[in-house]
Amino acid sequence: MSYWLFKTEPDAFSIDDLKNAPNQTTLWEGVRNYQARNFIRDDIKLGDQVMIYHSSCKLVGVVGIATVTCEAYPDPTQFDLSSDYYDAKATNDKPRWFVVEVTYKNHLNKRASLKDIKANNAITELALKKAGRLSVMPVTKNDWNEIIAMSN
DNA sequence: GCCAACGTTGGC
DNA sequence: GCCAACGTTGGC
Repeated sequence: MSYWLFKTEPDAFSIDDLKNAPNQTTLWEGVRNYQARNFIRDDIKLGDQVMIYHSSCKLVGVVGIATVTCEAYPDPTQFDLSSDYYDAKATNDKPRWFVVEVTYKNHLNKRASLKDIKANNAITELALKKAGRLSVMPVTKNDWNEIIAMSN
């Protein structure tokens, strides 16, 4: 089992939106970065654990946990003319973008803020700590455990 | 709202 | 295939 971190802007889709979604499940749509796409398409497996991170908001940080409940399939929004995520270069035969489905598991007792994550020297690998705009990133078991420990 | 970082595009 | 220009992300 692998660990991941997904960023989301809570104004658009928050951990609470996930909790309140039908079956507490959503397609993680709209990822339009190739590195993130490759993780989604190739590496994220059923049962993997996902930290939900709120970005571009007052309280940035990891707020909860979700579980991968469906592996990659083409992101339907790339074919949807009315979607912000529409991509004219994507075809059914050659989709460019993929989604996985995640299901709500729990909120963290205490949000693990970006500030605290950056200040925690035991968190060594997490891409969040470096500059980067990656919206889907792997998390090592060590870093995962550190963040969980911070949130209790 | 600012701006640094960085990914993407397109001319050559 | 280089690289400048441009657009977007995302913290503050």
